This record gives sequence, C-alpha cells and structure tokens, in this order.
Amino acid sequence: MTVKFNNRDPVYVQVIQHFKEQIAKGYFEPGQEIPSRRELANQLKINPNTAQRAYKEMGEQGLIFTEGNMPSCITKDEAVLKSVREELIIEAVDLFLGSIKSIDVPLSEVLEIVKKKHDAESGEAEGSK
Amino acid sequence: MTVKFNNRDPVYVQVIQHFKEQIAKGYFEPGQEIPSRRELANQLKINPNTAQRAYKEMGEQGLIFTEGNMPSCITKDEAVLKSVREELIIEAVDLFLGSIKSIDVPLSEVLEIVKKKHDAESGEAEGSK
DNA sequence: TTTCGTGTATTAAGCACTTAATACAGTTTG
DNA sequence: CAAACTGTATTAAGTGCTTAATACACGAAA
Repeated sequence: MTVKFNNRDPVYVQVIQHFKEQIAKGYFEPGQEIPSRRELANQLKINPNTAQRAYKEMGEQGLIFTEGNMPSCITKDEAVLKSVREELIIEAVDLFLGSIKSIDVPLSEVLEIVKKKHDAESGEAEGSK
Repeated sequence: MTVKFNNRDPVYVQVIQHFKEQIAKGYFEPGQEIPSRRELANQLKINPNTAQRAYKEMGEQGLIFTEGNMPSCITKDEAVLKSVREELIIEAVDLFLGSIKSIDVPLSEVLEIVKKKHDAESGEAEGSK
C-alpha cells in the first residue's frame, strides 16, 4: 500500500480519501479486515495518531467498524459501499461545474478539452499498444 | 465587491483566486486601477495585511503592477490576461480528470452526469424564463 | 502468566495562517 | 505647508489544525 501525499491537505484527510477511492474501485470485500492503526502508519510512513484519526472518522462515517479490540473492518453494508462511489463522482462533478461556472466557460468548449486531454492521457498510459 | 470565503483555504489565496476569476471573465481592462490594500480590506472585511499579501503575490505573478506610490493596476500585458483564463480551465480539467481516474469511472458515464447537472443548474438559474 | 498486538484517550509540541500594531517614504489634495 | 492617501516593511501575538509522544485497558496467544 502506497499513497502519494500532497502538502496542501491534512494527511488524515488524504488517508480517508484514499480508502474511499479503494472502496469505490471495489477493492474491498464487505466486512474485510483492514490494517491496524500502527501497521498502516508503518506502511504509509505516518504517525500512528494520524492513522487513528483517519480510522476514527471513517468509523463515524460508517465506512468501517470496530468490535472490542478486534482489527477494524470495512462495513458490511453494501449500500454504503455503493454510495461511496456515487458520492465521489458527484463531488468531482460539482467541483468541476463550480470552477467552470466561476469563469463563465461554455460547457461545450470545456468538454472538448476534457475529451482531448482524456484521450491523450489514456493514450500515453497504454504506451506502444 | 463581495467574496464568499471558505474555511479550508487561506484567505489570501482565495482573494487571488477571486481576482483571477474576474480577469478570466474579462471584467478588467488592461491597466485598470484596482482598490488599494486598505480599501479592499474594508470591502472584504479582512485584515489589511492579508490584502497586502494577496496583492504582493499577484504582483510577483505579473497579474498586477505598481509604480511608486500609485494605486496598483491590472497588467497591460494582454497575453498574460488571456493565459489566466486558459490556466484556470486547465486546472479545472486536470483536477476533474484526476478525480475520475482515481476511481476508475468511465469518461462517458461521468460526462452524462456533467451534462445532466449542468442543464439542471442553468435551468434553475434562469428561473421562469 | 506473560507477552504482544489490538483500539482508545490525553496531553503537548509544532506549524501555517491570520491578525495586529507600527513605522516609513512618497504623492496627492485641501 | 499640512493632512490624507498611496505602497511597503517589520515584528509580534494569537489561533486552529496537525502531528507527536505517551499511557492505558483489553484480549489473544505463546
């Protein structure tokens, strides 16, 4: 497990974001065990308390659960898991539309750029394929 | 002049962002005077030093210039003004594509949502028109 | 039982941003 | 000239958030 952190957002927020993305991609089974706070801290080279804070918030959001001193697990509620993906998409779309709106760019103009950039990226990602 | 601040980003960064958006919209003429540090601080209900910091960075970025003790002005370099709009667009697109990529959402799927949301927003914005 | 690994809680330290209080030089205006 | 406005600079204090350092309770396992 590896995460590239930026210096802009709090680390614990980025950790939560990372887990949400993993969930959105379907990398986790419902009820699956996740690394302990200390183990995650070692893997990501962060402080155990930072990992703790991330897990604590994920617990409050219902993304993970903890019983007694057992390792924490991904929620078994598949509706929650599904909604994570939808919420991330909505977030991205709203942020995007907000930015576009704030500079009065016609949607058609920017969508052209989006498609162009997307094709360029996926092209270089596949290499000489 | 009014700006709605969020509690997430530094105020001086949001002030710069606000000016860039105004420039991108073409609200400023090249060479146009802008409010003094103290006046802007009064208008936006912020500390004069915060306004100063924003203006200082905008000066370093070539967005505004100051001669002697004259009021600061928007740059006369129209190429710079034009590039502001383009950079904001590129920023928005890159951020958007990055978010989409991190959760493996097909472009076609998300573009549908974008169009749908955009139509809904512009619809309610125009009211009973 | 002892040891180790869980989760959890408390307290302190560090850091960036904001605000504040001044100060100074120059120009315009009354 | 004097007052009031520009921009600019320095220094310090305060504030909130993040991170760090510890400690504690519990349970499983050697």
